[in-house]
Amino acid sequence: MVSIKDVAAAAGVSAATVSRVLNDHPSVSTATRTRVLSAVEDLGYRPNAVARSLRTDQTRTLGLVISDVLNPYFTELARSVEGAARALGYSVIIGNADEQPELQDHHMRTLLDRRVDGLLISPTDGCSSLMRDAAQAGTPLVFVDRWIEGMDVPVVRSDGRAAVHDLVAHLHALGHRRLAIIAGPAATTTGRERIEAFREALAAYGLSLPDAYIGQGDFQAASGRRVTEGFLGLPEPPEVVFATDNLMALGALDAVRAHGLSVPDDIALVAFDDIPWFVHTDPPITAIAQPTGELGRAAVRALVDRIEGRTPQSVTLPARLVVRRSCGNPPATQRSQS
Amino acid sequence: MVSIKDVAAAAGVSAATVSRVLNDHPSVSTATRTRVLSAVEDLGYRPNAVARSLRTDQTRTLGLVISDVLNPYFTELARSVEGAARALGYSVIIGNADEQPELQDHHMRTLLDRRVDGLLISPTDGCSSLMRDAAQAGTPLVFVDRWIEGMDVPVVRSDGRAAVHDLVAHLHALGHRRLAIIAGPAATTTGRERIEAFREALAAYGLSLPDAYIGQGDFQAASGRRVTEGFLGLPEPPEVVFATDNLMALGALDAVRAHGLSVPDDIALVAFDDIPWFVHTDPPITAIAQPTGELGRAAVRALVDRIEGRTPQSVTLPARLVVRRSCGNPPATQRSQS
DNA sequence: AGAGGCTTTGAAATCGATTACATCGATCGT
DNA sequence: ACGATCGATGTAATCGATTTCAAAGCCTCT
Repeated sequence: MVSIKDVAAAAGVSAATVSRVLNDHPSVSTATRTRVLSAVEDLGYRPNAVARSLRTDQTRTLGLVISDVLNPYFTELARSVEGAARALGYSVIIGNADEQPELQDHHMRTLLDRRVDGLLISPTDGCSSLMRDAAQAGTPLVFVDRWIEGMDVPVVRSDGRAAVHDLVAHLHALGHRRLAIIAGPAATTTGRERIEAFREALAAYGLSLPDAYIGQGDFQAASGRRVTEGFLGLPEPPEVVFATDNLMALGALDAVRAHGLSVPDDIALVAFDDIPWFVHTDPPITAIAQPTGELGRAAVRALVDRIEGRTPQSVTLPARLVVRRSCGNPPATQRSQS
Repeated sequence: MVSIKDVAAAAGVSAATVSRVLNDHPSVSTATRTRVLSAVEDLGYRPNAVARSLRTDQTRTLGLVISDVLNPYFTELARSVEGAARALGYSVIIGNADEQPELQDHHMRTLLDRRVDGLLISPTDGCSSLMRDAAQAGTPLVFVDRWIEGMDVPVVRSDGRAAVHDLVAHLHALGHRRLAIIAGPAATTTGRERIEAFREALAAYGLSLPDAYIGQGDFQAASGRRVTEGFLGLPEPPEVVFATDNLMALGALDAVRAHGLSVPDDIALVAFDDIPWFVHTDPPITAIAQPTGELGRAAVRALVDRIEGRTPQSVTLPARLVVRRSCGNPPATQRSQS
């Protein structure tokens, strides 16, 4: 591999001068600059980012730790994060935690060992000591989508409260009264928040949320199936199932199919997180859509602000209800463009 | 940040000894070893991977350059690659090329600058000089899914020929005779291979593939929609559309819907690449499934073999037809477990 | 002409690890 | 008892960049 010394030798200057040329340092004569540049060209020299990082103590790399890449919501988030980071001259290393705290810790450790400049995290659980240590140690951290309460770390997320209210209004208007929820892990903020918002919204319509209608899921498809099967086995099954993420909605759909029932005639289905596929399922699924791309961009902006010494802001963006056909035929005025 | 010197000082030994303990060098006395280890523990020391990489000239990192993360096929591939790499003590940095050669080059350059130990690539186009240079320079390279002909680089892929024959047999048995294809970019090997296999299989049944029934797509949903609209506008539209990847199948489904037609009654649809969502679309979609997970694992195995000085093998695994309902009701014997 | 200032360049230290080589005791074999 | 050997450890070089400091060369001004 050709190093800075080779370039220096080829151009008849010192390594220091080559470095200056490469970093656009002003005090290099035009003559030397062109000589160095052509040596760089000739030798096909590329600076060794490892060596550079060691010296400058910055890697221009961001770590992104998400809970499940196979979840299209996170895939899209990852993509927008990468794009935004690239635009600012940063690379992104993604760590997939698969909803397992140990895996999450593994990735955090690896990323920290690699001295990423900052970390974007969507925590799988409520309390990782590693995360506290990192924050303590001054590592730039930003939470995205989910967060950990009590930590002084900026949070970039979307608030689903209003959309959940809209959702319940929509369901109520369609005549549904027995509404059930497949909740996410209570250890996650999104898990807790969504069920609370749902309960509040139901209360506003004088409806209650009996324990039998609360299923505990883990944001994975299998749990959606299991919980829904439980619902269908009830003496009085719910009229609507609200899956608090898209994978559990998929599982719910499976379960309904397996019972030979149909959506929305026998049971209605709604999901949190909208994804392109929901348009093509049978039937198209009503969902609460987050501004995923904007979330990713805002998160990168906040993290890079923190890294570069500015003061990062927490950001909360609204989610919105996208009405399709999985809860019964909506009145024409409510129909979304989907 | 605490460095090896701090640990050395705390344990009352030299940095060399600390390094030896950390790397399980045999000639360290048990006493010193425990002393060092407890200093490491006390100070919460973690070796700086950047410094280590500079010295040892290895990063224990693999680069994965794929053409589109939003494509569930590649997402799954990426996931299995990461898992397999982790099991062997490697990390993975993913570069998403979004089917753009320039972006692909950007990521290759970044990964090379970071001195990844090897690169797993699914090339977007047929000829990147960067790639040739890298191969020339001795960078361990392995192609996965797609490859570039004429380069002496191991290829890990799945052969769809047999499955495409099965597919045509299936369609023929259902009485379909006018079969159209949405092809992928001719610059990609998978793009070319799939259309060739299709043409051959048709020939085996005495069917031809008229130009009007060949649509040029780019592996993205929008192109699937556009091409399908073209097919539907034909004086004699095809009875079957074969989309050579899952995103174009989605686009095709959109187009069919937009025309107020239904699958499979008005037109049948098949996709290359099976994904979980195909079970839940309306109707469930018949597809050719690649052994994606195994592909990722084999690719990592090949690359790590190459990196660690063993001789890597090219691997070709068979794809298989998964029959669902999007081509009409199959005879009971052919029905898959889906 | 000489002092001072500016531009351009190079020498050398540094980042945090690994590792070849040297060193120092202690043990062993004869 | 003495040289050889071995085990444990330290010293210093090294990886490839960046950056501080010093110095050289050249102007300019008085």
